[in-house]
Amino acid sequence: MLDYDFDESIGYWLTVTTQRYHRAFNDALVPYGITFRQSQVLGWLALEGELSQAELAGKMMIEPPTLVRILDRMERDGLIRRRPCPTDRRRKLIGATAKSKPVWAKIVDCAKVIRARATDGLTDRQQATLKKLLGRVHENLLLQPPAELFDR
Amino acid sequence: MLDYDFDESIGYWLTVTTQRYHRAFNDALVPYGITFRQSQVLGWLALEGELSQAELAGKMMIEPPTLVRILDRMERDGLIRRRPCPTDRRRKLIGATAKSKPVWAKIVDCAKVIRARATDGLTDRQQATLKKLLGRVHENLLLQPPAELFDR
DNA sequence: GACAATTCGTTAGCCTGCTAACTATTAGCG
DNA sequence: CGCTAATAGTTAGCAGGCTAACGAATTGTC
Repeated sequence: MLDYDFDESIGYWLTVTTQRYHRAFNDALVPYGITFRQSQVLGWLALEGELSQAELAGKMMIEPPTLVRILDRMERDGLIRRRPCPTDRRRKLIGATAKSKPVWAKIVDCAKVIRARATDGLTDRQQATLKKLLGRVHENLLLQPPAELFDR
Repeated sequence: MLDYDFDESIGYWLTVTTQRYHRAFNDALVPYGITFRQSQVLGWLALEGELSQAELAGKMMIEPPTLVRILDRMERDGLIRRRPCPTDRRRKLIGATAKSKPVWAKIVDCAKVIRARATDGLTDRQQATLKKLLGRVHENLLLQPPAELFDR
């Protein structure tokens, strides 16, 4: 007896759906030499201007060491630059370069296509419901660190 | 002007929610020396008995080279064994070991806890809706390979 | 002012996602 | 029966998720 219908679980569907989304987006971006995650860096910089690495990692909800390597590759490819913060020598400020501007335009094009494919046949209401429910699951999992829970 | 509200997109919420789910699950499994993905291998073997690598990769919806390394680590840790298929020398059959049985019991415990946390405050109907919508997005992205779409 | 705590960014190492390419084997067709 | 196409599993290399640990710098407290 299995005890757990894991292949029908939310975790299973979250995993396979997100992987498929990333693959579709990355495939679409291949001609521009950029990845889904790099496009998100450019998105945040486009939205908010220069950000520190700590701020950017927070907005992308990834750990700082993960962002370091993403930024390393983007700096190598000339899409971003790092500059020291004039007021706090611990910090580095990340800015998009002129070279990244046409790339961002392509990213937006790809994003619109992938989004349209992903949501084909879903009403605006269903899309809003999906985002709301994902947000709820996300919020639930931010609470109650596992150590506290299992130490009961 | 930004042109695209990427931080409100489905892709964004899929990404951050799935990462959070994986982290919570992996955190819960740390004491048992296993990972979320390894637990899924054991789950499929528990559900269907021995499977070939190709079958297992298909069910987990990952590429075969990815599965190779997951299985390598599990074989190293004594949780699975590979044996040649008696009728087809290309194939290897993956079976769970006796050592994995108590581990599976712990995985089920953790899965129940994480699931309960993730869905806290959601009705059964909302959970069904979430899975259905994720399934629709997943199905949409399986259709129409990107190359065909962009070649229009 | 001294010192502890915290923050920032980094490096190392592990896990897991992919593509490309390869070898061994089986299936199918003429 | 011979040959081509397809399948199965592997290796290599890159991208990106994490934790742990570290050094440099700033903040906060006494």
